[in-house]
Amino acid sequence: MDFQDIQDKWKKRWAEEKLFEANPDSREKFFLNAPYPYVNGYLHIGHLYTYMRTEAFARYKRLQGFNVLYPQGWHCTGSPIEGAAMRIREKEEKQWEMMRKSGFSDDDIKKFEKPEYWTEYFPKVSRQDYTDMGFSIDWRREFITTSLNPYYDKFIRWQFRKLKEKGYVDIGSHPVVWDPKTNMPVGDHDRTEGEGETPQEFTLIKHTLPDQRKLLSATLRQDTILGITNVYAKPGFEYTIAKSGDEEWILSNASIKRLQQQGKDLEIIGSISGNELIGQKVKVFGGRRVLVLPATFIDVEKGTGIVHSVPSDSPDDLITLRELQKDEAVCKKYNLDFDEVKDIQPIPVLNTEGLSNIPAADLLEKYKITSQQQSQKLEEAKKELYKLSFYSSTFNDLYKEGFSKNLSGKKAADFKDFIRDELIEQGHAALYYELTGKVITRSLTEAIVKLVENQWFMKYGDEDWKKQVHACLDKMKLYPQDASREQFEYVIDWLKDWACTREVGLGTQLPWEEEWVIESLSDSTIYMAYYTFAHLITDVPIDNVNDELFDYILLGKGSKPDVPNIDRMREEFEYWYPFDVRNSGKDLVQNHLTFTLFNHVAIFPEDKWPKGFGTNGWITVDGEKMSKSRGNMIMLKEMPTKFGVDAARLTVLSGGEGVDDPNWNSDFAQALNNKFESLATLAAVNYNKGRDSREEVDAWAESKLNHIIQNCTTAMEETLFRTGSQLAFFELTSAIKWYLRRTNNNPNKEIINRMIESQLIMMVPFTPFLCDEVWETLGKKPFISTEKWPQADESRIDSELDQKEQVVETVMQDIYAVKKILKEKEMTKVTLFTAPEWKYQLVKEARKSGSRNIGEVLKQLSQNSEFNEHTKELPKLVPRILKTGEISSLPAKREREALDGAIAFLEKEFSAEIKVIDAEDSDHPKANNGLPGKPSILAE
RNA sequence: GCGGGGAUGCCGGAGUGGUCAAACGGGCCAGGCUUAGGACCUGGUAGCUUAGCGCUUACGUGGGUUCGAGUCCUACUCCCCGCACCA
Repeated sequence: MDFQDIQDKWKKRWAEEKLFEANPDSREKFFLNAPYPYVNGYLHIGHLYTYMRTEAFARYKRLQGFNVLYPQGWHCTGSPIEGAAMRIREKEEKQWEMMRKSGFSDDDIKKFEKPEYWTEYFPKVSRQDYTDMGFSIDWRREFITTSLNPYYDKFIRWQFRKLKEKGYVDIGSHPVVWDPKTNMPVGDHDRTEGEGETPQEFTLIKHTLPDQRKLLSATLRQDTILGITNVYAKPGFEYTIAKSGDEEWILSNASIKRLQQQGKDLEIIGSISGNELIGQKVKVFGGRRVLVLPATFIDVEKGTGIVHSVPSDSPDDLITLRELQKDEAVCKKYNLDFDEVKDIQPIPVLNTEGLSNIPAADLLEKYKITSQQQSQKLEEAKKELYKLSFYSSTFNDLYKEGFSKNLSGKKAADFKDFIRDELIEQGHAALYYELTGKVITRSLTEAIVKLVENQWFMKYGDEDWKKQVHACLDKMKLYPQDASREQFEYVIDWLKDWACTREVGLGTQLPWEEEWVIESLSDSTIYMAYYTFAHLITDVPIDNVNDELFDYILLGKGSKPDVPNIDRMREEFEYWYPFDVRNSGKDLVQNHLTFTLFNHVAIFPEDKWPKGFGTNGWITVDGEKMSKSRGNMIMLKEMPTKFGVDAARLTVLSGGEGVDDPNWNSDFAQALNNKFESLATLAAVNYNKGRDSREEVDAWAESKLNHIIQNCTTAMEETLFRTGSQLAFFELTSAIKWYLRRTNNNPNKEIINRMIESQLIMMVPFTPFLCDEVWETLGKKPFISTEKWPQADESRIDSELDQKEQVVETVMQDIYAVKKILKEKEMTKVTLFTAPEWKYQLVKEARKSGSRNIGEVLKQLSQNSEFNEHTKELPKLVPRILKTGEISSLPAKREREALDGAIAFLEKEFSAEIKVIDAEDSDHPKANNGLPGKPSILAE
């Protein structure tokens, strides 16, 4: 069997017959899809798993009789392609090296200088990959995103106008990590250093000097603002004075720069030494005047270089203050009144559960901190306190006044934002952002925080919207088996407003402000609807493609536009939508899949809301995490020659199921092709062979087959493809083999045919090429894809038959063991003991009680004098007996008779004497061994 | 840190209170069939031992519930995904 030939042959014939082109008809439809891949490289094994799940499900549903729509598009929206193209233009070594590694010549690479080339090249090769892998996609509906596709572009514009009309798009400002060189936001993947670092929002608090200039401190804990007892400045450090409006601010030069980058209008007008500030009194929020004290611990690279001190709720502040209050020399050095410093007392502001009203003091004691040098312990104490306050702290009576609301008794965490906003409004504070750590971009510049003004948002934080999304999720089916429901519920609640526009990148312009481009995740939320008419809309002159058209097709609104295909487009949408399943990796639950729900709920009526999502884990390759650096990425284009398509498909789906990470096992893939061959042989040799009469084992074979079909169907319905393939391939194969062995290769013709046919059909989702080929060899009419999934006849399933068959197998094994004894040990007398009488009695008793509660049964039985001496064995025996039921009557005499021939043969062959007797008839100690159904063997 | 999902033999993985030394595969070992085999068939693959039985340990770690725990409870350790404006 040449798998290469088979692949080519069927690929071609499927295409010729347009087997997977789906059109509306009278059948029930099933629409499934997967996120379009971003086309900045070749598809690899990671894609294969996610898409294979969709593909296998599509094939399964087709066999189930559904009219299946499975389309595929390509994602070009966003900045990675543009960024990569730019790096190629700039001859960046890393980028060129990557392209060379992908197998491009230097001349080829040059073509990738243009972003457009990426969107032509990779969709083309990716489509080839999919086709080679045997994917049953309707390619007429293929498309790319962005303005490069004017039809899709108009669709996205329609989508955004709709969202805006409904009030789901809003404008505001937003901090982002920014590369000042390329003038672009820097996502995690665009960094050479500082992954995971984000902008952190601080509140700048103003403290007024007697001369009205302001000292600015940066804080995360504006909720404790009424507890400020003093302010720290760093001795010897030169602060900068800058003009902000009509105020003069004193802070570090570095922080001024950052504020300017964040759009703050600041003009530097001078400088002032820290020593000059120390000893002055500043007016803090609330009107009190407090001292400026010296602190050498201040890191002037962070914050403003000025720190305000809340010793009640900050262990750092408290320990610093305490040490200073003991250090007369330092106070003298800075001309401070030592008594005044000693008089400073923490001001309680928060009530924290389980702690005193000076929580910082409790923490210092708990961690036994006596000096600011114990920085690690301080860090831990700070963290613990922060956590405690976040969950339980409430404001004390000080907070009755000072704000527009009485905050006394309220949870501090709930009103942090409120306080921040009021302080800013009243001119006591300003916003300030700082990165949580250093970030170096791929262009090797240090990133900054930029405050993007007039940023458009999707209002995913909207509570009413969330409610509707929850309602949508409640009705959805999640594959497999609800595995990700918890996560979805959580994400819906957690999601905040999402910036949906960008300054650069490929995509669609925001219809009402064309200087913005719609961000990539935001434009890919309802495009599954576009598949339903993607192949028809291209006949419409582009000028006639407008909002009225989309209103009509997608919402049935307005009068019918006079354009080609209009009725068909409307019909296709109505027929196919909503989609039934969308499958993706588990990483997209947190954004894309949930966005999809939000957008559908916003735009479509309830009967067009998504019906199902599937999610899966991340593939590992031979037990190792897949990564470029490990070099263990297997590209899709290598699959057909390296492993064979069917082997690759089956392997990737056998690796695991559920949200766990599946594993690609190369050895397994290699071993498969031989197995395929023997499957083909097994089918060809045994199809239409055998007898018409019925025998005892036939009932078993039928039961077994129906049982496998039943289980396999259940698994496939839940996208448990690993289980499904296991049953259809391995388990059914071994059942067929056993059946043939038991019938001496003379099976019932009807049954063996049904076994073979069922196996081939159930294997179609996994190995379509093999199946079509063997199907044809059997003289069947192509294509197997148009056949019907086997139906399990439940009336034929009888688990007792299976148990009996198992006993036959056991007895055969015993015979085998006997043979071995005779042959190797040259013994001549063999006795097979079946289980002793009391065990059978025990079965009867146990079953009589009819209880599934083993404890009860045990108690009853152990009271029975008959079983007293066997009490020790009871716990082991009883559950087994209760579960197996009928096994007490075995080994079946009938089955043993069937093996008499074998015994006779052995006796003759080895001149031996073989006896099968009941254990109770023997005094031999070994006769007591063995459970019902499993005789013990004695050889002499 | 927070949310979700995990941890089982040489390996991938079944198993959700009792037929469990662990399905089904892969790998490896032995035997058979063969000119030969990477093909196929049979058996083996925790430890001790046996012709067969049997016994002793085992399911991330430590406690607990139960006649009985991989399976339930509890604490801890480690791994994967996400934590945002990025595909």
